[in-house]
Amino acid sequence: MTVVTRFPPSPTGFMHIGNARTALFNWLYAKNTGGKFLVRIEDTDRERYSEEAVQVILNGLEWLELDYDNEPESQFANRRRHIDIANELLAKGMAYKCYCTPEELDAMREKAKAEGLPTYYDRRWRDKDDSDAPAGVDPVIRIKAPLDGSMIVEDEVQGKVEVQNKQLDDFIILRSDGTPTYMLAVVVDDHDMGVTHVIRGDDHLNNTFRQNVVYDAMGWDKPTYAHLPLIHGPDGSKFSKRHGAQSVEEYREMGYLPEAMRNYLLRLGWSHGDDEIIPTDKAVEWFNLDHIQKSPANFDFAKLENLNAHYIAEMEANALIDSARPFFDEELTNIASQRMLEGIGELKKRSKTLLQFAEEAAFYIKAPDSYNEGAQKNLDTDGLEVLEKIIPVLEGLSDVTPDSVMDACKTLAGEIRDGKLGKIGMPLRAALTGSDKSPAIFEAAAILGKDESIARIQKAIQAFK
RNA sequence: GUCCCGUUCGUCUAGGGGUCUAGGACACCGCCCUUUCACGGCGGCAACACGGGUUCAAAUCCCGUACGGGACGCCA
Repeated sequence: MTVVTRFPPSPTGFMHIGNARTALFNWLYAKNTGGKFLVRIEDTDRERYSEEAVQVILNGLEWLELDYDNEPESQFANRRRHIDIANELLAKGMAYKCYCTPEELDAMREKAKAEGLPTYYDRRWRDKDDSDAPAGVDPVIRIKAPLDGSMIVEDEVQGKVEVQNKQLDDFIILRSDGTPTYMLAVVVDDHDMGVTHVIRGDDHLNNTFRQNVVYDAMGWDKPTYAHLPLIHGPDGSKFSKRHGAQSVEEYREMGYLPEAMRNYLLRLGWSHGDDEIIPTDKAVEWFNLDHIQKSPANFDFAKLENLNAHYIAEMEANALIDSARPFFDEELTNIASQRMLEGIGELKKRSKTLLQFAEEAAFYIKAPDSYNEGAQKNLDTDGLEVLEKIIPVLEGLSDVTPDSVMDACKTLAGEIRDGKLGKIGMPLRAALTGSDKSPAIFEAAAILGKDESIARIQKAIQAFK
């Protein structure tokens, strides 16, 4: 049997990080088993629907590089089929029309609450005849859930879960306006799409029992279920806006790599022994449903950052510079990217995100037009004196390499600063980069070249003398 | 309120009755390296929620308590 998994997002306008992980797990499971990964947009709520919202989700999947094996299906487009099933159930006597008004329902809800009942609907129309129908009321269709006994779900993550049937109500499968509800639509679509494994958030665990009522009524085979615990914020409470970035879009904008994202999300709730760095090919090879944690995981930005730094360091130089392109304030010139390429080793070590990479590399694009506080301190009279003396030293260099620049500066340090290289390096750093923190400065000077370096030194002298 | 699920270092986790004085990773702290900030190397701190069982033996099995989370829509 070929495994078929699916990712069924509702178009809310953004892709939650938790949804991204669910998508990843489904994708991995499909890849691991040589199965298919399908996407279905749960767009039956027409009031909230928008084309852009769908696109956001698809873009999220694309960015995460989770490819799917179908044209994304629209649940709304399948509504005729859902309605047919509802009518079939009605004809078979496994569902019935309920003519309750919203007011009646409210009253039942109040009553049930007061009595501490598990469900509110009292099934008053379950056995009534259609001829009792009040005029002018459009009925909903409710499914007949079992009245007693219990139901067991063998969940791949949660294990055996049993629920008493009296906890279940005769839920609505077709609304009074004739549209199908989610509870019906998922089941019909999953069945029609041949979904074999439903891997989703455990906020759906309770729904599983309701959905199984539909499977049973239709006599369909149920899929294998795996309910993943939810992702919480760093403080252990539900991941919300105040915890920071919630959507994959935001992580992309902060300069995280899709590969790092995948690795992080995978390890959040799943493990493979002591392995931490799990590139995608390994993830596909190793992934299974056996090592999923049952308790919710707290999101940890520091660990994500650490993983991101790792994948940045591993990235091929040209690809890295190209990925960082959107993060530069300035247009990335050829000469600038050439310089970055030369200095890539230093740049990589210093960047946890693409955004940071762009900041670290910015001085390769153009001379500083401002100097930070630390830089200013190094451009005092002592510093300026050093700069004045560096110019002829640089000019005298026939071969400008990191080593030759450093050797020359060492010599200069011996002559005027008791051999303290820092006294030479720091003012140079300030002049070249506008900061007191930067990649190795003698290498940077060599990469910038003799003319550019001297020009920047002169500029700094002008600015501070 | 009813039902369902969970609980190992600050965080993600390893662990399937003895090999656990509980391992790894991130974070944190210290030392080394060093022209800055980083990188790196080495070392350190730090956990089985609590209470009862079962057993020769329990982080591992059972029960209860506490605390967290989830579900109870003509939303998905």
